[in-house]
Order: sequence, then C-alpha cells, then structure tokens
Amino acid sequence: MRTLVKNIDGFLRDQGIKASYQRIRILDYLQNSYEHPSVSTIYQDLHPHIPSLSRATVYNTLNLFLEKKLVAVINTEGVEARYDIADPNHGHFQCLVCDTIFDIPTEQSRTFPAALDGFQVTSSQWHFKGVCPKCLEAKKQQ
Amino acid sequence: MRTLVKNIDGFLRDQGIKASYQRIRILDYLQNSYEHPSVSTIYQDLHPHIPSLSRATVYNTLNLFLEKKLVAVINTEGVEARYDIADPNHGHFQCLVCDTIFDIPTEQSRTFPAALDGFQVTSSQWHFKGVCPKCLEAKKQQ
DNA sequence: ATTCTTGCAAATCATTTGCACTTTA
DNA sequence: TAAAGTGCAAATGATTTGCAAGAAT
Repeated sequence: MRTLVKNIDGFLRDQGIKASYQRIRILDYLQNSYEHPSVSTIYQDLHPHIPSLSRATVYNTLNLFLEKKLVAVINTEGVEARYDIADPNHGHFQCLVCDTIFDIPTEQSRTFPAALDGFQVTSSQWHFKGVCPKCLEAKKQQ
Repeated sequence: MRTLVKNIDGFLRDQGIKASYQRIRILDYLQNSYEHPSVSTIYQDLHPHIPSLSRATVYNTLNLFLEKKLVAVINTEGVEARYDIADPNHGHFQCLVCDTIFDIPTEQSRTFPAALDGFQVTSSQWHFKGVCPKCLEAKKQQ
C-alpha cells in the first residue's frame, strides 16, 4: 500500500474483513503513521479517543491484518514487535539510540541469492541497525 | 568466525571474558551447532551434561557474548530469540513449516542502499521466510 | 580476601486465551 | 437474530533481576 485508502470501510470488506469501528480506526492509524508503531504505541494513541478499546483487540486486529497481509511485522532489536503497512519494496534501519525505525528504499528489485534455489520464498526483509544521523549529531555535540 | 576455535579457553580470555566452565561449554555448543538454537534448545541439550546449569546462566552468557559480538541474534518469526555465531556475510532463511533456520550465503559483499548515507550502520541482516525444499516436498506427497 | 559468576526463585513484560457481553450484517 | 468481534481478567511464556552461595585469581 502506502497509497492511502480513503474508503477504509469498503477496503476492509473487500479483503473479507468485517469492518468494525476498532478495525477501521486501527487501519487508519497505521496508514497515517510513519513510526512503525508497537502495540503499546497504537493502544496509547488510540485509547484516549476510543475509551473502550482494549489491548487484546489491538493484538487481535493486528494478527488478523497480518494474516490478510495488510501489515507486516518488523523483526527488531528489542522486545516488542513493530508493525508496518505491508510493502515488500523497502528495508528498515533501526536506530539503537532512539529506537526509531526508518524506511529504507532498496532501489533495484534485488535478485535473491542463488543459495535459495529450491526454497519457496514468501517474504524477505533487509534490516539494518546502527545510529541515525540525528543521534550521531547529538553524540558529536557532547 | 565459523572457523572453529580449538582453544576456547584462551579465545575467551583474549576477548576479555573470564573462561568459566559454563561459558566454555556454551560457546563450544554454539560453535558446533548449525541449528541457530534458542535458549531453550541450548539449555535442554546442555543440562543433561551439566546438571547444575540454570537457564539464567544461559541468558547471562548469551547476553555477554552478544555484547562482545561473539554471537548475533537472529530476528525471527516467533517468540523465542535464536542465536548464531557472529558472521556478517550471510543471511537467513526461516522455514515457516518446520521452523528451521538456514544460513544463506550472500555472495557479493553487498553495497548499502544510497538512502543510508549519513547513517552509521553497525549491522545488517537479510532475512527470508517461506517453505524449505524438504517441507515443500512433504507437502507434495500429500 | 576480593571480585566475578552461578543458580534459584520471584518479578516483569509481551502476548494469548476463556468467556460473557456487544456489535455487525 | 445469528455469527462474529470486543473487552476484561487470568494464564502463559520468554526474559530479567535480586540475592545468597560458590569459584577464580
């Protein structure tokens, strides 16, 4: 995706997902978030606006979206899983200082290593770790 | 690495790590394991031979090895972390059926995407998921 | 003797589950 | 109204922590 869906309600229905209020709000949140949020983040941001929302629902919804391939989990350094609107054409850089995850476009559609002959590859992730420019700068100031 | 260290005792000392019996056995285990073991696996395999061994020690030791960059965590589908003798020159394929993790040599030393200019990259991982040849074959038999 | 490591049990934290209640189609 | 989704609280499971006992230099 990353092309914003305007009619989330209809979009979910097309995916064979019942369009509950919570699901619509969570997908909407994911669409407008560039922060690769964790469950806690989603819950904290949405809970004030949807007081009845429970963590379990956020987990349920994300697991459903995962199954339907609307979102992807990013394998991270750290305990909590982070989620991303599904899009195979980018990698991720995780800053070990501020924990921000950046999208990294990987220009050429990369060809898989020859060693993968005979494997059925359903997804691939390129993941980088290190220090982001902002934190590098901050470190220099000290 | 992946070039086996014969003198683990001295090797650990060179890294500034006190060579306790448990640490030696755990590093030895990792060196001779091609299964990208989890903490449970390591514990289960080693405990019969070292009855006093505790899970906490396995965690402690792995965290120490991580700090010293002797091992790397593989970000996986699934709950438990999986460990690997540190070696930046390969990626991983995780079979979603049997949960085996395969080393995938990535021939060319890949150049990083241009989008990473200004970032300090300390590690990169290329991670694939799907179905391994053996499980594909098994599926066909049905 | 001092310092570091171990092992146990308890604590913590992310995620899942069971079940009664509510919403959606 | 039937079927599916939600919310709560309790359960689970991985990992961490505090601390007393043990090992290494």
